[in-house]
Amino acid sequence: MTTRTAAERQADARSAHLVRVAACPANRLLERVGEKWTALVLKELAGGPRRYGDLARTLAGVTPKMLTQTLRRLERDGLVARTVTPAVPVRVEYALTALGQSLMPVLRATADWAERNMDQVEAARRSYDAAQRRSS
Amino acid sequence: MTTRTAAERQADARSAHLVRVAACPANRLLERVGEKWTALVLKELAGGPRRYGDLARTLAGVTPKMLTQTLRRLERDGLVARTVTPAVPVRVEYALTALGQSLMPVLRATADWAERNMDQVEAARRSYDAAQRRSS
DNA sequence: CAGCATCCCTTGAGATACTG
DNA sequence: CAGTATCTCAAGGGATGCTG
Repeated sequence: MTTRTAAERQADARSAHLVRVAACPANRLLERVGEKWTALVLKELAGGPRRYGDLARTLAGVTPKMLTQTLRRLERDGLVARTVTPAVPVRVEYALTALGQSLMPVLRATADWAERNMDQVEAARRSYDAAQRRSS
Repeated sequence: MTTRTAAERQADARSAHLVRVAACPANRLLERVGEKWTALVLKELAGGPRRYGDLARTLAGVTPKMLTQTLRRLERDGLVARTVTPAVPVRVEYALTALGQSLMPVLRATADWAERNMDQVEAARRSYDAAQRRSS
């Protein structure tokens, strides 16, 4: 059977594109950095190596689960290095790798834009929402 | 009752920090841009105004729902302008606003880093995953 | 053409409790 | 100290069908 319905061809075009989207480097990076705690953790580590409990205290709203998950993903990506010092009690330090450090200027540029412009974005949101309410 | 348990104080510290996280401009920006289709749509619009159906065809994997949702959010943020030309059939164009255009260099820098370094990230992932399998 | 409405499933993420 | 394990809930995101 080489005949295929239009629906099948369309579905294939979709998933083929989804594969390309997933393969797009910029997208994959943005999805990772866009995760809730990733940017915060990177920002903390930019100041130098930090211990797990130290990070947990600084990012007061993070649960152990999310902190570990975030650090593990960054470690898996090669952006963060995890160092265990066998002692009692155990000492675990997290630090940016060279690759991780090379990312920081990009993050800084993003943060700079945000600080300069997010108030405009906020204003736009308020005006948009107000217009929505009027027309409902 | 002014006495409060440790758990209550901790919960308060958490939510207080969550408010601050949500208020952090850089985080809010990254969460928006990290959404699945946002960066793709911005990239398309960087080349000039585009029609809805045009975008839908170019981003072959997107459903109408997600495309509309993405465009609406960008419009609400003041990054994209929506222009309806009343005709038959209707013609709707989306274009970057000045604010949206000012964001593009930042996105470009991010994309550049990604293109130069995501293969290293990929390699790190493979080696991390291989190490995991060995120890399981 | 440019969507909206509905259903459904997966994932993200928080709370809570326990451990080497 | 530095996690792991389990549960739960809401949100994100996709499929499908309908409409001004």
